[in-house]
Amino acid sequence: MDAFYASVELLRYPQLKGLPVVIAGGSRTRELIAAAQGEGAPHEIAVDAFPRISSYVGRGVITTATYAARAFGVGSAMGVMKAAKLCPQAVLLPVDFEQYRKYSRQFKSIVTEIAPLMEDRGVDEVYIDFTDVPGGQREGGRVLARLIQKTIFEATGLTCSLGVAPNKLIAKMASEFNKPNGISVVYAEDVQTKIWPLSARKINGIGPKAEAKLAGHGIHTIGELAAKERAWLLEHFGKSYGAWLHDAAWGRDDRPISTESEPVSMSRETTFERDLHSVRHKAELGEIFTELCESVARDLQRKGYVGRTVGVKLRYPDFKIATRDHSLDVYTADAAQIRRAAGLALKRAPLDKPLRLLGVRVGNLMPLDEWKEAEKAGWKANLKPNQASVQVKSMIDAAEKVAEPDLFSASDFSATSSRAV
DNA sequence: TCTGGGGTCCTAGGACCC
DNA sequence: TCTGGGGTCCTAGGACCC
Repeated sequence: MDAFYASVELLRYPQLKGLPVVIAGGSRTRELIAAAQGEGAPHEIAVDAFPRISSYVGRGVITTATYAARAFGVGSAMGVMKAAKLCPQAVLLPVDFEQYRKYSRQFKSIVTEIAPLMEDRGVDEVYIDFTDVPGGQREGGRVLARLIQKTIFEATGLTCSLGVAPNKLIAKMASEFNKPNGISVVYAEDVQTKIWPLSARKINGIGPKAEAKLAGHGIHTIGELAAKERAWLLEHFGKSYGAWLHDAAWGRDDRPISTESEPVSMSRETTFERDLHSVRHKAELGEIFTELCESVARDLQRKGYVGRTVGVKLRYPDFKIATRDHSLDVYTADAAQIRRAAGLALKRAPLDKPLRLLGVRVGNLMPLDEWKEAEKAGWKANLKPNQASVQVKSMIDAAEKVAEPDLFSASDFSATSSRAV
């Protein structure tokens, strides 16, 4: 009757336990560290070959930190510069996505061998349905959780924390009770004693904004949230989110484990080492812009997808974000086509301020083989009524494009026309 | 010394169609 | 001439998560 779920979190770099070590993300971080240390040393072993965090210069953020570093107040998503103030002696390591992907695959294949109904939640988290796994109900799921934990450790040397509960919402919270390398079981009847004292922020789906708004109403814990009338929550947080808040506070969640999912969009973005201006740094921006388009195109091709909505994302020094979309009448994974569409979108974005970040996204994805079928079946002839207007619009846009040259010089896209801007 | 990169989902207004 | 819904698509912004 009860469905059991578990949420697993890997603890990265367990071999560095005891040392204050910080893993920093950001595309430039790796290069900066490489520059500081000379030729690439095997960083998992030669920790001493890496710079102290205090020598860092740049715009990176902390991806994760060992518990020894966390003792200084350093934590995920914190700017590296801020972390350097809190713990200047910490060792700085670059992110290594190759390694993470490798361990992630290993960890997930171990899980699915034991419990096949698994939902992927990123590199280091999964939900697992214990319901139909033989022995999954023993000791409330603790026995199976122990088996998974032990098998992962023996195969990878990685520790993980698991929470077992009647649904995903509670399982996720339970997984944090005993970090690292812990197991906790929470039953439906434990919600009042174990869940209600927690901060509302602990609910997966309540972020900084919702937390602040709740606090404005004097609501800090999940118990205080549960004490609010459902109607009151609907009134103040909207029909959908208000109802969800009320259900979540009472530990109600009937979302099933989702084992399959198709990607919705793919994107690439980069934060510049220094802010760039669309006029003053036109050539540099144009190059980056084209590279981003090429990267997205490669990602799409590698994974076998095409998309028909191309978007750009701009972040300004004040951290405000602007996005502009441009939909095509065909699906594509072609770098040049993406670059042209992105150029059209970019033209409609405010470019009078310096930029901190530039991104390119392709959405409205479709698997490549489906698109090939659609094309064979005469996609263009079968345009739905509203798509005719899209086509007209892109024709107008194309006409405009001829009239005035693209920002960031679209023409420098092809390798053959390398004329100066 | 400010705050990465890659995602998902939701909302809301306007266009357009029936 | 004015009134009126419902439905879908597109775009832009924003919250949130790993």
